Order: sequence, then C-alpha cells, then structure tokens
Amino acid sequence: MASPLARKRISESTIHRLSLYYRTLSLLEKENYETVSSKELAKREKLTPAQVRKDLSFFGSFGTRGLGYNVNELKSKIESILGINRDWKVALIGVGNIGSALVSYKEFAKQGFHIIKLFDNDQRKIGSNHKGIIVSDIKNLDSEIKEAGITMVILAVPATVAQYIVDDVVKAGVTAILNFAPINLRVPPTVHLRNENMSMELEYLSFAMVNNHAPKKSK
Amino acid sequence: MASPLARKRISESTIHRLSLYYRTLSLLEKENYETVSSKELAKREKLTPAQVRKDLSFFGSFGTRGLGYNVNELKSKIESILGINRDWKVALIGVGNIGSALVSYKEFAKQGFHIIKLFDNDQRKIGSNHKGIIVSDIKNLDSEIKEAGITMVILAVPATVAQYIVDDVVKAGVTAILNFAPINLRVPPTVHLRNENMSMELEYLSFAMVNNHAPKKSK
DNA sequence: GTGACCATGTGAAATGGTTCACAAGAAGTA
DNA sequence: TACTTCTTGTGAACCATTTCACATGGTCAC
Ligand SMILES: NC(=O)c1ccc[n+]([C@@H]2O[C@H](COP(=O)([O-])OP(=O)(O)OC[C@H]3O[C@@H](n4cnc5c(N)ncnc54)[C@H](O)[C@@H]3O)[C@@H](O)[C@H]2O)c1
Ligand SMILES: NC(=O)c1ccc[n+]([C@@H]2O[C@H](COP(=O)([O-])OP(=O)(O)OC[C@H]3O[C@@H](n4cnc5c(N)ncnc54)[C@H](O)[C@@H]3O)[C@@H](O)[C@H]2O)c1
Repeated sequence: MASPLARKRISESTIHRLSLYYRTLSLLEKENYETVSSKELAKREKLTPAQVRKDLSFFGSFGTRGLGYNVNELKSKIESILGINRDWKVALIGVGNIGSALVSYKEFAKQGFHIIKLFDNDQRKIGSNHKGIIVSDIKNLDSEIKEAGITMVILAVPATVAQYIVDDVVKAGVTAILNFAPINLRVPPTVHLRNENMSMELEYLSFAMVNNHAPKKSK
Repeated sequence: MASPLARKRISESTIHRLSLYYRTLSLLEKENYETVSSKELAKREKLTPAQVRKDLSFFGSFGTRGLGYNVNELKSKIESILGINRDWKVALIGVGNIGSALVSYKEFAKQGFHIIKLFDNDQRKIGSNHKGIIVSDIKNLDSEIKEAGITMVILAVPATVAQYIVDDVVKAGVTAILNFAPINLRVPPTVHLRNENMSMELEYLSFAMVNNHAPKKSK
C-alpha cells in the first residue's frame, strides 16, 4: 500500500529496475499484450517475480490477483513514478565527441528529456547548428539557462573544467546533472548528480575476465 | 589477508570503487604524493575510510599502519586486480553517433583497452578511416575477430540487431561485451556482459527531482 | 453460482553489504 | 629502548535488500 505520505526511502536499485520494467512494458505494448504477470516481466529482464512485485509494492498495488498487470496502466503508473510523464528542459554542455552523439539521440526526447540548449567555449562551435539547435557561448550560460527555465544539465566537457561549470549551472538554478567527465564533482545537497563512467564498466569486464568472476547480473 | 585461493565473491560495488580509487591514485601520483591514508582516499571519492580499507582487504594488505598506502604501489596493485596492467584487444561494432565518439576517446587505450577493429554494415561507412582504423564489413566479423585475437567488444548498434550480433561475436570467441543498446541481451554464462544505459540515469534524475529523493551517493 | 485455479501483495527469513570499534603494527622522538 | 602517535586490518554489529512462502482476492469455465 503506498500512502503518498509514507516516505520510505526507495533504493537506487529499485528505481533502476523501474526503468527496466518501463522498457519492457513499452515493448509489450507494441506486441499488443493486454496484461503481463510478474513472472513474465521478470523473465524478460532476468529478475525474479518476487523482486518485481516487491518493487512495485513500494508505490501501490497495480495488479489484479489471478491475472497480472494491465500493460498500459502499469506503464503509465511507472511513467508517473519516474517523472517521465512530463517534459524536462535540458541543456547539454560540451558539444564534442560524446556531446554531439547525445544531441542526435532521439530517444531522450521520447522520454520527456528535451535538449533545448547547447553550450561550448570553442569559437568554431559557437553559432553552429546541431539538429536545429544553435550552440551558445558558455559565457551566456547563466542568463540563457534562467530564461529557458532549464533544470537539468548533461555535462560532456573535459574533467579539468567540469567543476567550474557545475558551480555555474548550480548558481543558475539547475537541480539535476548527468556528468560524463571522470571526476567526483561537488554539488550542494539540493542538487542531484549522476555519473556516467564508461571506463568503470570496461574495468569491470576486465576484472571479470581476469578473475573468472561469475557473471551474475549485468547491472 | 588475501590468499589467492580464498575465492570469496567480490561485490560489484567493491569493484566499482576500485575504479574510483584507481582514478584518485592516478591523480595523487601526478600531484607527487608519496603516501595516502584511507581517510584521504575516502574523502576524495565521498566514501568512508572503513569502506576503503575493507575493499582493499579483500585482496591483501597493502598499507602500512601509522602511515597509509604507498601511492605508486597501491595504484599498481589495483591495476593488477582490475586486469588493466595488460593490453586488451577490443572491437567496436556500430560506427554511428556513439560509436564514433568512443573511437575518438584516447583514455581507453591508456587503460589498456585498445580498439583495433571497427565493424559496420553501412556501405558508406565500410572502408572509411576513423582515427587510423578502417571500418570493416560486419560480414567478415567472425574471421577478423578470430585473426586479430579480439576478446572484448563494444556494441553500439541499434537495439533491433544487437542480439544477432551478440550471438555472432560469442561464436567468434569474444568473452566480454559492453552494450549500449537499451535491450536485455542473452549471453552464455561464460560471457561477461555489461550494459551502459544512459536513459536509466536520466530517469533516475527525473525520479529524484519529482520525489525530492535525498541525493545519497551519485553511483 | 460454485469451484478450481492463478497471481498478487506482503510479513518474515535469509542473504549481502556497510559501518563500527579496537587490537595490533609501524614510524618517529627522545 | 621506551613511549607516543598514527593508521591499518578485521571480526562483529548493524542496516539494507532480496528471496521465501502463503493468505488473500480475483478470474474463468461450466
Ligand atoms: N568520447 C568518449 O567516448 C568519452 C567516453 C567516456 C568519457 N568521456 C568524457 O566525456 C567528456 C567529453 O569527452 P569528449 O570525447 O566528447 O571530449 P571533446 O574534447 O570532444 O569535447 C569536449 C567539449 O567541451 C568543450 N569545452 C571545453 N571546455 C569548455 C568550457 N570551459 N566550457 C564549455 N565547453 C567547453 C570543448 O570545446 C569540446 O567541444 C570528457 O570528460 C571525457 O573524459 C568521453
Ligand atoms: N547516440 C546516443 O547518444 C545514444 C545514447 C544511449 C544509447 N544509445 C544506443 O546506442 C546504440 C547506437 O546509437 P547511435 O545513436 O550511435 O545510432 P546510429 O544509428 O548512429 O549508429 C548505429 C550504427 O550501427 C550500424 N549498424 C546497424 N545495423 C548494423 C549491423 N547489423 N551490423 C553492423 N552495424 C550495424 C549503423 O550503420 C550505424 O553506423 C543504439 O542502440 C542506441 O539506442 C545511443
């Protein structure tokens, strides 16, 4: 039972699994499934049925005993839990190798993450057009972020400058940052920070190969 | 004490933290630190000293009581634990947006991950040169992977074809895969698979913002 | 409407990971 | 050498997450 007031802390892994359920439900929807059981949902993402039910139970009881979950309904519940049933205004900072790749990725917008501003400090890039967005000068960061009402930032700049930019975007009112630079950034407790660290994953693979580490779950 | 035979299962989080320690040690080395305490190491990556010591203790006792750890020595120990003191031959499949970004990234090679082959099925890309590597036709995957002795693959193709390619690379002898496609891939138990899922991280941020979820650790 | 069946939702148990707290070892000082 | 100081390495305690197991409540066939 999920009283909206019962503010029990939800674990990171539960949230990550909700993303997986969401992905699977989108697929099931395309395959015209009406309902799905925790068993089937679990099978598709290599989890256990109990895990699926427990995860969902933190937020409410969405299923029907004897039948399972309605695909559309559960999908929309998860959308609302994850907050991807709304539109997020996102700025991408650092239009280099990885930055350019991210701008071109259409799936983000489909999930409500709209990259509406690009920033760089390279004169050759400023003013250029990426998928319909003109690259802004980083000097105008503060005013442009505030004017556009941006709350989320994807950071794809070199590690050496990442902290300075973080300090600036935080001042401009951003409360969520997805960072690609391999560095531990300092943010105030009101700001949410996630790191995408690809080297870490390669190193994990390397470790697993060297140590014959039994592959358990992929993430 | 780490007898090499005491094959206790090491947790994923411990391995991930070793990557962080490695990153910090590389930095400390540049800053000419001789030694470092678990306290300092912890501070730099927002962890606790006890966590640092416990993680390291699974693999041996590398420190000196009263003094701390020798930076160079510990760095090299971690390199050896993670298996990044050797050279890995890597193939990248799918030279699109994200694939191109990854080929250009020089840090991977510095950590022993050498991308030596590129594959695609797009005739316009096959034969083209990326950072000195000619893109091969995916048709020649099997023979070229075997001949080059490649054991690791980075997969940056659309989700729709990812499973087919995985089946092929596994047949060709690859035992580690870093997958960027948002899909749950099936691999035999002998093959190590990791997924890089950026949408998941954006969704986590979205959840955190909507729910005022206390930011604890960034990953 | 009745009964057989099925899958959820959830306390309780089991497992796994983190933090505590301290004995013990090493360095430096006198 | 003896004493102080410092920080490691590690069982034990604690806390979090996963799995188990079953009562509950709903479906569906007849
Ligand atoms: N390319 C990859 O595959 C990859 C993989 C893992 C991590 N990363 C990390 O992602 C980040 C970006 O990598 P990249 O390969 O795209 O690098 P890149 O050099 O291609 O791009 C960085 C961009 O940031 C811009 N920039 C630099 N300083 C700036 C500033 N002060 N303000 C605004 N913009 C600034 C540069 O002009 C450039 O366009 C790095 O931290 C890198 O370590 C990249
Ligand atoms: N671009 C991003 O920022 C981003 C972010 C998250 C996830 N991803 C995922 O990464 C993957 C690649 O994304 P992208 O944006 O680079 O796409 P893309 O279309 O730019 O690149 C895909 C590449 O794979 C090649 N390809 C297609 N079928 C192939 C086959 N059968 N054999 C060999 N090569 C084949 C294409 O020719 C193309 O070069 C996708 O699964 C996507 O969902 C991308």
